[in-house]
Amino acid sequence: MLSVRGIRTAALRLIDRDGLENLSMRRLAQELDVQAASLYSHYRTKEDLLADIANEIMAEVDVSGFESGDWRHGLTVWARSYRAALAAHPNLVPVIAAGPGRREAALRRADAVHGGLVAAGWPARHATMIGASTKYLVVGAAINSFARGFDADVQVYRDRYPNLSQAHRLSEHAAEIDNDSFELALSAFLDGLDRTFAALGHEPGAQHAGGD
Amino acid sequence: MLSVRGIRTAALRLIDRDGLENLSMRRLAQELDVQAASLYSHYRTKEDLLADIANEIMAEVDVSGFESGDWRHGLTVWARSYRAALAAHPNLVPVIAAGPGRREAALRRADAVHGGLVAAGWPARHATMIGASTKYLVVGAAINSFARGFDADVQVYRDRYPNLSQAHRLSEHAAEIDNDSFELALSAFLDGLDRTFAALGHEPGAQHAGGD
DNA sequence: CTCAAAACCGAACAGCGTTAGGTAAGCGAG
DNA sequence: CTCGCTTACCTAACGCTGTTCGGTTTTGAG
Repeated sequence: MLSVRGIRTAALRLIDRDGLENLSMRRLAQELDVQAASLYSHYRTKEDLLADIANEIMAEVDVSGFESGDWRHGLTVWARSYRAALAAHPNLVPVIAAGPGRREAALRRADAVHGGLVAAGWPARHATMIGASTKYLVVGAAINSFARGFDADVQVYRDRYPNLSQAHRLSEHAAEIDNDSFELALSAFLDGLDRTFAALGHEPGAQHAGGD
Repeated sequence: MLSVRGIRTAALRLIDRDGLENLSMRRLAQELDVQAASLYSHYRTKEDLLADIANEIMAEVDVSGFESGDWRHGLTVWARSYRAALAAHPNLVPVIAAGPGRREAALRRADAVHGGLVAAGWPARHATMIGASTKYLVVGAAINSFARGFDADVQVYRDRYPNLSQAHRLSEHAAEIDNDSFELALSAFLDGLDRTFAALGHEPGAQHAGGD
């Protein structure tokens, strides 16, 4: 018999294998040896189904790094695991990026991040902005990486964009470049935040261990 | 009579007004007092049309800031005008973000950015990563901002996420928060890059004025 | 065993992107 | 002016989509 979980799993498998645009309710039903209409006994709409899957994936994201009271560590752990979760299902990135809407898991995590930053000594307003900024970085990196920006076809680039003469190589090393770019962006961002944190009157590198 | 330009303009107007998912070839044709099939005399597919519109919008992006030889200035001008171009047509952000593919304008600009960074003294590999990172930030910010992450409905949040008790206010001040978050992220990122630049053996704040 | 609830199916609706084939209008060559 | 060609446009249709309706089958509790 069909189950909410079974539908979710099959849908995710299809998305991973054939891409988001090739997931249709009829194809999904076929995969489950069932008629398309039957799916609507378990999910109200296709959108609901996708949101549920997105929720499931976001549950992997790790916000435990803030428990130490070290905001830099917390942000690093959060950002990396966030990115890893998106990277695990590239075809679903557009769905997840398109908006947390009122997804349960996303909200609970946003709350943890915000709370962690405030506990570490950031003003509430900064905490909001830092949470948003980090998300920008992660989501932007995921989209750009998995929407494959550069074409592997050499001919397209040769002689036309002198500074990009190696552009076709980007595809080969795409994963590596993506990762390094993300890490560069993250560490540069955190370094910059360190300065801001110090300017707010905190010892550079200091952390709030407990309450104050 | 129909023209490529007229179609583009009407399509963009519809997207701005009714959203991306409400643009159909039939509706677009209706707007132009024409039958849907006629559009295919001017554009091979809907995807082609969207790519063309995206191209047009990306043409607004300003990479002239690198001409000064000041990479920080160049990146700032680029990132801000990039974001402004996306913000001008929020409903189109997913299309633009989904991949430069082989869009002419995007490539020419990527070339200018890369060239500008190298001319300013960055190693080629760093230039690639910095270009990518900046794009992450801009695109991530645009997606998150315009896919409206937080719901204005107060009830959804009250009492459930203690650190987000003000979350419904986020919607009200969304534009302001978005902008501040982006500026925070950008300046923190650039501050961090300054450090990296110095660590590469450059005087902090120094620039290459000419070639070397 | 009974009976209500839940799950599933077949058929259909309206809409989608796109194509095939036909008509009508514009236009340069003779 | 007319021929013939090109281009723009139209009607009709194909196969697909998400979703709904009404009816049948399956399931599980009392």
